[in-house]
Amino acid sequence: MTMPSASRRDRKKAATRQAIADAALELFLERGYDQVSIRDIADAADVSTATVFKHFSGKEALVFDQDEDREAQLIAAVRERPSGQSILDALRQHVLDTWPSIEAHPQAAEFTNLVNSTPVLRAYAERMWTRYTDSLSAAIADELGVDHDDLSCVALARFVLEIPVLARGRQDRRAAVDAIFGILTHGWEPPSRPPAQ
Amino acid sequence: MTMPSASRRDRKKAATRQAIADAALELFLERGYDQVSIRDIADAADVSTATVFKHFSGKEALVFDQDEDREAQLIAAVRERPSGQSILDALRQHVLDTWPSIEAHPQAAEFTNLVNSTPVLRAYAERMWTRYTDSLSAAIADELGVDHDDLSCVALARFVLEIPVLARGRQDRRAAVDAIFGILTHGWEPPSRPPAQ
DNA sequence: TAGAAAAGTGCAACGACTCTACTTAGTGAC
DNA sequence: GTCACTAAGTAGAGTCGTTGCACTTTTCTA
Repeated sequence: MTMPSASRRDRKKAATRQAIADAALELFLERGYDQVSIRDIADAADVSTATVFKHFSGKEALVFDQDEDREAQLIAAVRERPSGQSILDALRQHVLDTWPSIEAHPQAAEFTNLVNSTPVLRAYAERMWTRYTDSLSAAIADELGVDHDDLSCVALARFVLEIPVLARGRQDRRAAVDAIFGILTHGWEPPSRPPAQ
Repeated sequence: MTMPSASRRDRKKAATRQAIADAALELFLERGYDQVSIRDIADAADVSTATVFKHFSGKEALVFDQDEDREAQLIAAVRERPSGQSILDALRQHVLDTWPSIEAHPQAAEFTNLVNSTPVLRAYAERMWTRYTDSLSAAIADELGVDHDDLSCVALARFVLEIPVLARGRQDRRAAVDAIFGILTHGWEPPSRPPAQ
């Protein structure tokens, strides 16, 4: 999975990072996020606290270790879509193809629970996505040949990036994603009233 | 504006809170958010640091002092809309009537600049709104007689609450709000290409 | 193999925030 | 009035995240 890095130095660096991330996740799942200090993690990984911050930007980042290059994939989905496909369809397809599988790995339940039960982690997770608003909207605007901060592109990007948050916790995530894209495609309409019981 | 509180105790309490908020805002505008410590604020307001935290939940909350009962207004706009008016129209009208005026008071420019130039404040401001997602979507769902966590209601609530963030910094906020409601009403469509220059 | 570069260490420090025990002051009943 | 109750405020110590600094160790490179 992880490619054997070129130099020994890089390998050791990656190993250290991994040791920290592993120790952190284990302790978080065991005791809860707020009950684990950076010192605990550093001790468990047998490094100094300064080293922890050399590898991770902050305590929250220790939890979301593997979430990288999602941004690049997102942009690529827009830029390299099959000719003739609309941007909205390209985004829908990318979301359906990519995002649900993320939660399909082991420990997913515990992990999701950890995030959802820790306010600061929920907040961080939400911001992770919306942080890409600018680059996604720029890509969309580029494809359409309009200005980079075109409001309608920014709004679309933002709304699409809210989807993971909105679809989280739904029994049928696929249907949820479809429903939200339905709003973005055709506009919002009042949901049909369920039969009174 | 502020009603004369019942008891002397309550009046003094409110005065202390106000003194802290005033001192904080003045110092923030003067030096910048990160260059002012809680101790500075406490000293300026002539209280102890512990007192600051008795009145405000954290440093960011010192900046957004007056943002209360916005939630209540929002819910009311949905619940008490004129009969025959759609929920989307009610929300649009409420947003247009209420939100732009907020930035029309003195110091608005400096204040906006303070928030926009301080990442942690930007983040806090964004979360302030989306925090109301649950209550707004519950109100919408109630009006429609569907389940409280109906996905389409949650999504609409969330998207509407993103509007202040999206419209911030636009030259014509009114037009921006209208454009975004257009997306929510009729669906997203590629913006028209501006004439090549 | 010397010496640059990078990873890691230990420690001190700062600021946000909390806790505890204490003082002060307004409140309401007698 | 005064007495007991309660809430506001204080001082100070302590925790924790985070940063900076001077230093050692390891790895890369010429």
